[in-house]
Amino acid sequence: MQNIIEELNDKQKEAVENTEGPCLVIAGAGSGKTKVLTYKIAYLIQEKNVKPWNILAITFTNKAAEEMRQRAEKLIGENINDLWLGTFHSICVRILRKFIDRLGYDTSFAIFDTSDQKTLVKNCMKELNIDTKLFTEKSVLNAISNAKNEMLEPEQYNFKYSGDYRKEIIGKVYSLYQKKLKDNNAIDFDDIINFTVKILMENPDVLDYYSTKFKYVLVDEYQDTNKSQFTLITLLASKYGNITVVGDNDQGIYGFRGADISNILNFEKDFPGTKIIKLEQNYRCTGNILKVANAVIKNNQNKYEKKLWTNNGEGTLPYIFCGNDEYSEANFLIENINRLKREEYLKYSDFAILYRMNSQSRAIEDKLRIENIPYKIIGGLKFYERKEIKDTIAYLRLIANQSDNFALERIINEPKRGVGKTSIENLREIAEENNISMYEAIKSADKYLPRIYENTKEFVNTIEELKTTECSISELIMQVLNKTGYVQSLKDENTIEAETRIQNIEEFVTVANEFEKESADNTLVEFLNGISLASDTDNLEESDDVVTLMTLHSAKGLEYPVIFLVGLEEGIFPGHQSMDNPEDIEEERRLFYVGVTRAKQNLFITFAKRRTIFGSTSYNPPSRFLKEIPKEVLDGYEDAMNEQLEDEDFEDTNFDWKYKNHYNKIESSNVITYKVDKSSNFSSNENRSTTKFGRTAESFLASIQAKKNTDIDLSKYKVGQKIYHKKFGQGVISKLESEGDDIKVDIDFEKAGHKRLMAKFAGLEILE
DNA sequence: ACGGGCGTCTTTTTT
DNA sequence: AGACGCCCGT
Repeated sequence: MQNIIEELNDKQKEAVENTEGPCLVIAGAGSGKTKVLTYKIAYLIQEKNVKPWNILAITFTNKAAEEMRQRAEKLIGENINDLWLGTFHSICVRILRKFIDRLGYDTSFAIFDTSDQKTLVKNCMKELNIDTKLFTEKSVLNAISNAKNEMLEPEQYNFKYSGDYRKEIIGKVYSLYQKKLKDNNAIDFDDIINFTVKILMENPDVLDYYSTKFKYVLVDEYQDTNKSQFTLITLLASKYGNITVVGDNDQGIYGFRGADISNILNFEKDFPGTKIIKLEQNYRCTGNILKVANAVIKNNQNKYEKKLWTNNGEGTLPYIFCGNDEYSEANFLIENINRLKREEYLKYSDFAILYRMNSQSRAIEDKLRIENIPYKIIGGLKFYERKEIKDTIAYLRLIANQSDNFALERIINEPKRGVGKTSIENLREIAEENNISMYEAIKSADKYLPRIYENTKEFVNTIEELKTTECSISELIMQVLNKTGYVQSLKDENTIEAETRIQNIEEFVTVANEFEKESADNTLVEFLNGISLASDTDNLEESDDVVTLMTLHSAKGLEYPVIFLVGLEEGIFPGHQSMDNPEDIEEERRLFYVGVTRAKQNLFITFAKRRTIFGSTSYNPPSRFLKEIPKEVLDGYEDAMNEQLEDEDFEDTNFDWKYKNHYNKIESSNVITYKVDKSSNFSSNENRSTTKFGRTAESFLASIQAKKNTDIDLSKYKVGQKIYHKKFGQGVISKLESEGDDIKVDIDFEKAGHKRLMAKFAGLEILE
């Protein structure tokens, strides 16, 4: 152990050895945060003779948990299965599986995902006759989730907001929503944490059990915890008070999900006697990359100010590039991937492309396909959200929990059994009248709904049979799909799409197989819980030599030799929805900081003059974050900013979709990988569009400033106003939307068609 | 019950 | 641009 400790720097050592009492570790990006946590676990077990089962370690993602376990086991040299190490959600599910009966639920409870939640809200609103024009299901679901983040139960919510017309209605939906969840013996994502907290607060014996058990509590990514998570760890650590939290207030990027950055800011107040340790030495990035990160983040208000430094050397300057549009932006990425691969002997897997929103991946994917570059994309359409997988899961859910009406509704007519909308409606009524589940209603439907009874006889038989069958989960899946004719009906479709669906199902069987092999507790319920909590980055395999594409949020906690940060435009990043709120802008800035600090050697930042989103083309100014970087820290600055000012040249950026066929699409779990099909004989050299370099003009900063200073009177604009644009000619304003201190103007041009421009930037002239 | 056609809204980010 | 819901005709 002694030599292990020697591997740490002074600050890290201090954080590890400080085991007793509350301890706050402010750990900058790449400063060895995971190292501190794993060494601390090892130190507790080996040096302090703490039993593994007396330690609770909570991480943010399953991947981080897995990595931490492996690293800790390597240090100790033995398995530490008894250590409680997992995400907030997985830890809480574990507790709920034991004690949820205290809340009147059955331990075979189901976990509803977002789409289940949407359906449920929709049902509730329909039942309550709520106008979906005034209350969208999304906004209501959002309100409910916010209420849960604030730990308000329906009654408390209704009490708190009585008198508020809108919230009273939302409260009604919330109450019904929660009741229906219970009727289905189901909970949603937010309930996982809240219910655990509730059980601990209302049951002294349970609280005593866990707070005695967990003599040491460690929490990773503390800046991203919300109120209920805070309450949870406070309760669990209440007996011994040995709590270590590690986090970086500059990397808090989950405010939208209720994460409360004040948790980390107030930690020393919440836990008196806190030892605060700052880790500022960065082991990941080059000096120049850190300069970019530091320069931008210093524009945030900050309590724990810290300055990252490194011994890694300055490295190459980060490069900035401006493309004409998203396709030329993508070409730039490809040129540099190919170049670095050649010149510096890098592998595809050394590159990651990060964007603000999933929809940005499309253009990049298209170009990567043309150029035969293998890639994988994290997030976006997820494996477990595919129809065939959800259907299969619904069958399993029904077998595990016959009160799950949602699972039943999903598959009762899948494959077609002649049970349509009306039949389901009838069923639901009968179930409600008799206070039984819909499945029960079907079973005894011979009296009142003979047609449904006839049509579903076989279906019920299959479920009944499988309910009691003793077999493996993968076996169960195959039986379900064969006996119900689900696979057969896909085969009958005889389309490529159906073929893909069958392949996905086969992949799902493989997932089940692996689960059985790996998990000690391999019951069906446990399997279902596991997949509800699975997330995108979990299945990131390092073995594939492919380029990785993902959102900035998904990239948190990861590192790559080369990072491309794309779409640095006002309205994209920072996103338009954050423009009106300084706090939101700060969160975007933290997101940028996270992105920059993923890079070990090379960083490329790109933006585009025009970008097509949702079918309309926008002309966005470069992101404000670029202006916060001193230009001597960036390479290509002049070129990029001059490019930005160049006139449009309308190059044809169309590409041929036929190339798509030369890729083999490999879907494994929730990561989709595209690999080049070597057997196909086509040349990728045609149809390559080039990017222009090498023009000079005055600095972009000055010109933006100059444009802004022309002092446009925004009040003159209104819908129907005729205007003139120096490039697009005459047009009429069709829509106005304020965005920050600027206005987003939609214009129908006589010749150039429909465009979307930022008023301050576009230089429009009013025509009388 | 089901499919085609049309209008709508969308996209921030996720355990 | 594309997905999705809604309406109507079969």
